[in-house]
Amino acid sequence: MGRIPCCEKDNVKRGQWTPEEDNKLSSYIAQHGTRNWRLIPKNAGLQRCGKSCRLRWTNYLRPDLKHGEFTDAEEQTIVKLHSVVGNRWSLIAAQLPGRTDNDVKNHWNTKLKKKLSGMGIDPVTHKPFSHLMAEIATTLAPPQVAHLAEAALGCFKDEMLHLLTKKRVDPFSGMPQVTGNNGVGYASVSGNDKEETIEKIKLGLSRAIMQEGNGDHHVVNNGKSWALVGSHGEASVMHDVYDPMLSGDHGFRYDAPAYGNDVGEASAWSQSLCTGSTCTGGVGEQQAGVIVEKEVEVEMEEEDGEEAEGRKINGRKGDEGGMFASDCVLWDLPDDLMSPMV
DNA sequence: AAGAAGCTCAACCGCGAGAGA
DNA sequence: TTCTCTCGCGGTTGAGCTTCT
Repeated sequence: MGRIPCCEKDNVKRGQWTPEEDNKLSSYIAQHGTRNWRLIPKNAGLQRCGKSCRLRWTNYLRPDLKHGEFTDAEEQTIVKLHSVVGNRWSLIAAQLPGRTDNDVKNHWNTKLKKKLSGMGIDPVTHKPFSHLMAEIATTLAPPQVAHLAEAALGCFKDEMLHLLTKKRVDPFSGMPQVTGNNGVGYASVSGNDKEETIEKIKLGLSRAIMQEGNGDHHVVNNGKSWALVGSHGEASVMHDVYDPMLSGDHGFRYDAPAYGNDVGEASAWSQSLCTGSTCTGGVGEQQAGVIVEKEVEVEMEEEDGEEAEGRKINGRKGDEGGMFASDCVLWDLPDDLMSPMV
């Protein structure tokens, strides 16, 4: 015996809700509450499935919902929680008053995922792409590493090209192109430039893999030395990342949840402009966005003091960190949610 | 100016958990 | 203990809108 449908499909209206339907549902719920969703459409005079009514109410009609843009703080919360609990949207939404799981999920899928990818961070694991590559590369013989880079390029090329060609920045200088009318033009990447871009991506990826695979955690970015903190992705922190396309007028900064920065801390998600060469310069040299300044190491050392003590209290001292914020003390989450998951 | 491509978000679908008979 | 039913969740879809070519 199969599962019975939640309602008869025949007399049930589907698709967009009309204002009249919204009114009927809202006024019925205002009077009777949301006790039995199966009965609500019948009693409210709606030709809708109960499930559809519930969805409309919870995602749109509820009076306590926010409908505007997500704020930086909300985005930051989403990213941090996502790194801990994964795609458990209802859990994440519960931390954001007025937001629904659907809102959060849509925002993640349409905006945040791309932002993180654009910063060279894998939105699934919250690790820099090059760390992932490096982890794989450590299991390979050197000749295979080059093939890995090639394969990785196959995966990321389209997205990278997309970002580069649509970012409205010159992919190589990192500066917005100035045109006559509005001051900011669009980088047009010709066929040759595209090929050149691909070559740079290849080169950069190969270098990143080689260097990390060799345990060399310093990379050179346009003459500036960057330090990768740790070797297991525990510090997938980007500092001074600015991308005018991805973040609008704001610097978009990714602070790894593993650090447990307070939400209100000024550093996180705050405006942090940087020079073009540092941020959006040649992708090859940028190591696919893996940019962690040495100051991070200092922060980590300092953190060993008071804050580390705080972690001990939470019984999380000694966790290896990894990609998940096992030592994050920000969120009052149940223990089962704090365990690493992919 | 028009068609194509990309993007957003409301809505749908199927499944699993949990309550209650 | 088993079965039925409801609810809630996460993944997916597609209409409508915007941007690009």
